[in-house]
Amino acid sequence: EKQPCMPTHPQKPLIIKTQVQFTTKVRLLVKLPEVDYQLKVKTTFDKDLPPGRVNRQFFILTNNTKVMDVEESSNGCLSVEFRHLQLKEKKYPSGTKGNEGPLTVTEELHSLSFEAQFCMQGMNIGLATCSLPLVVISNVSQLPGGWASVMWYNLLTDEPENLAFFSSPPRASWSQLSEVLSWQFSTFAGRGLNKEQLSMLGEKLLGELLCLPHHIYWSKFCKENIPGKPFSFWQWLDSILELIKKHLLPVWIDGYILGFVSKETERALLREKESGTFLLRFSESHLGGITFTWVEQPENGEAKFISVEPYTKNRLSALPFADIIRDYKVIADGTVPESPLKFLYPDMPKDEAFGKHYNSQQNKGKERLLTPPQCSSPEPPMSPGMFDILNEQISPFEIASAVSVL
Amino acid sequence: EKQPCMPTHPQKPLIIKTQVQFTTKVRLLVKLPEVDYQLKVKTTFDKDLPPGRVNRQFFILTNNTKVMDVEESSNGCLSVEFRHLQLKEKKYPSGTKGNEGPLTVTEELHSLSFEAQFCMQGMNIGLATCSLPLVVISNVSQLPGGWASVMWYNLLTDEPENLAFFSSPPRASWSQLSEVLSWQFSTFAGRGLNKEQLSMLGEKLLGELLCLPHHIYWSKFCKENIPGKPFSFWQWLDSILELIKKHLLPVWIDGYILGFVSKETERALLREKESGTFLLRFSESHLGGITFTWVEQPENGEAKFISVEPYTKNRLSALPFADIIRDYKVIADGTVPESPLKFLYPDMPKDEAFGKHYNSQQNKGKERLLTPPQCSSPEPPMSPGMFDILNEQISPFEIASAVSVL
DNA sequence: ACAGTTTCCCGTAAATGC
DNA sequence: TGCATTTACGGGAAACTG
Repeated sequence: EKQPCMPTHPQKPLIIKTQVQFTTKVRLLVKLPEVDYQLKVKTTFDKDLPPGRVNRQFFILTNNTKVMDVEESSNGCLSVEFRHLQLKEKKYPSGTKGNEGPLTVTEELHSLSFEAQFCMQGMNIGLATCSLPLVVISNVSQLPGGWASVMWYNLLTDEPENLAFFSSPPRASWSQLSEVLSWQFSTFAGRGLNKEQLSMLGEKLLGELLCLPHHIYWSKFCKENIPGKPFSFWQWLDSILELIKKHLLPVWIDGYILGFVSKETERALLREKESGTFLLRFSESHLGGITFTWVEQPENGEAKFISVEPYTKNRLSALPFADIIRDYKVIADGTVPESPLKFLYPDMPKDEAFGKHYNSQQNKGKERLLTPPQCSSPEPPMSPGMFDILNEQISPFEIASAVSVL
Repeated sequence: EKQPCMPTHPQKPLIIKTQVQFTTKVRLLVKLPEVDYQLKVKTTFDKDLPPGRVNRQFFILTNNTKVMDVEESSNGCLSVEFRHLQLKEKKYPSGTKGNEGPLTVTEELHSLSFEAQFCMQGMNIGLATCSLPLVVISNVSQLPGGWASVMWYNLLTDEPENLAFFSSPPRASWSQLSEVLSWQFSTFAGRGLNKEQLSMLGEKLLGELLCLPHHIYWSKFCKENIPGKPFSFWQWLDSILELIKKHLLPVWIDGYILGFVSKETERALLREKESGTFLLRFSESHLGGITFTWVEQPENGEAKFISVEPYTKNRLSALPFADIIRDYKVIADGTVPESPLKFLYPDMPKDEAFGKHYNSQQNKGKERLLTPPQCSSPEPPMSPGMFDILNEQISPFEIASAVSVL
């Protein structure tokens, strides 16, 4: 099994991919008087569906019944962990499917139910509970959309099981949403977002900051494309998160990537700075790209700002970003090449900022400090209090960590 | 379905991967008198196994019976094409498996049988035939090994079904083998190998060319590692073939990659050449790498030979090879950077050789000639006459193109 | 025709088996 | 324990389907 920290693909609970194994665990919170027989738990997918017909329905391919056992750790209560569960879609003759409005697959919520029955003092007692709403996807390309749904749901409702949530999704206030966004970066990339970065994101979502309080529509966040771009806000932001995770982690953690800066702000920041001052920002026109801009102050005349084409995962997997910064040179015909990058904004000498992340050969020699990708928190990636509801469930079961990828 | 030319993974018939769909087709060569009922063909995997027990045994997961039909093209004979077939291993209690010597999975040969029965003038007539030996793999990483087996088998025997072939595989003469190797390049990369390239490969396989006739052992070709290297001859050669297919196709087709040159020969070739003369060769120490070496002729003193670290698919997928050659510059501190690459051996100006393949921006502008990867032959990749036996089968069936990937 | 969704399957990594 | 082989599944692209 995978170690919980830094999996190849993110630890995003409540999202299940068909045909891929997942795990879930239920714990019995009440202590039963000694029972000398085994307590069988059965888990069923999409058991209780909302009155109207749902678009898709799934079932568990593999064995779905297991006996509860005393948990080793903790205070010896009963629990059971299902492993190697797999989901497959139920096929209905076409036309049977309801078309509940224009819901996308990642807005369609599902649930995993648990049931057990036992007999105590002549009485048949049944226990039942179910998971938080789940999103079912068929390809990782749907993961960002699914995760957006999980975030929105947990941010905006305390209901444990409102599967119709996305029929009329509530708006989020910018103060709520910005906190969650920062938490995404903090959990997945080891460093959250500061006020300036968040304000750039807020402007991107809200246009000019005019009316208060600021409300963000679900569709603005995730479904509609950013005006003039072929992707939505969350698609764009998530692509940056992925880029950081794979290629920029140490530099991001050190806080050397301003990242979220509009072109106007960028110029304002650099205008008065010394020649060769540069900053790093994420591309707004391409998914998952990072670029740098430096300022040149001619003897007399206006400051010039020069940027490079954004680096994407393809180029970064051939050469680490810190090395790119170290080695970047401007080559004009017949001149000695020179790095135009001298000071990381506001005024830190380049090598001081990035020196410890230089990797490959060249000048700096074989130091190879190879900092392993860090993982600041072994907890599931939830915003603070996001999943508190779990602990407030009145059900006799607790669904530990809900559903996670094996 | 895939187009037959340039699939993501090669068109390598007779190799089947478990859990992946494949296709096969049988044709009835004799013309039957009018029959007014349907002729059913059943296909079975691993039906007739050699007397001793085989290591692994597979079966067809999907539907394996189909009715023959009049073929549209050709002279109207009966044929049937099975699609979406899938293989799965039969599980036997452990210990049941025979251990027939140290055969690897890719040396284990299997077969696909076809059967049909019909009744003519009161007589029950059964027809049966089977495919050429097949290799079953479970991961593409076994594809090179499997393909080596297919080549060796078809090169060295005319028996239609000797499943025990690799129990004592015959040796190949160098003249046979070199022809096949050249054909591999010609079929998969659009250009075969010339005499010089082949002779370098021959020396690599045979050591110093001493005794005649030269015989190559199967294990030397494919199983044993090259002395001092962690890979076999064929692993190495195949990794180069893959590199060409993915990243060097146009340059290879133009013949600008000498490629197979020993370091000694390389020096001999470059020694008398003008400063800046360079040639391209494949790495002998790493799998799937290409490098260039140029000569510098100091005012007085010996010729100097300088090579770069081999480029592998990782680096080449970030920047095309032709662009690397165009842009490569030597940067010594405080000097104007200059490309040390002037003339492609023997004396062709660099831009004349590679100009049309330059891709990305820079000097040459937006020409973007984007030559699509060519595919010189739509035929299955067989050496000349390699599969003639197919047409000589005495069986009333013909197995058209044997087994191919869907 | 087309966009949303699923399937296909390579290629890497990890797990498993022997 | 180490090596050979299989399984897992991310990711890109093709196929499917209303």
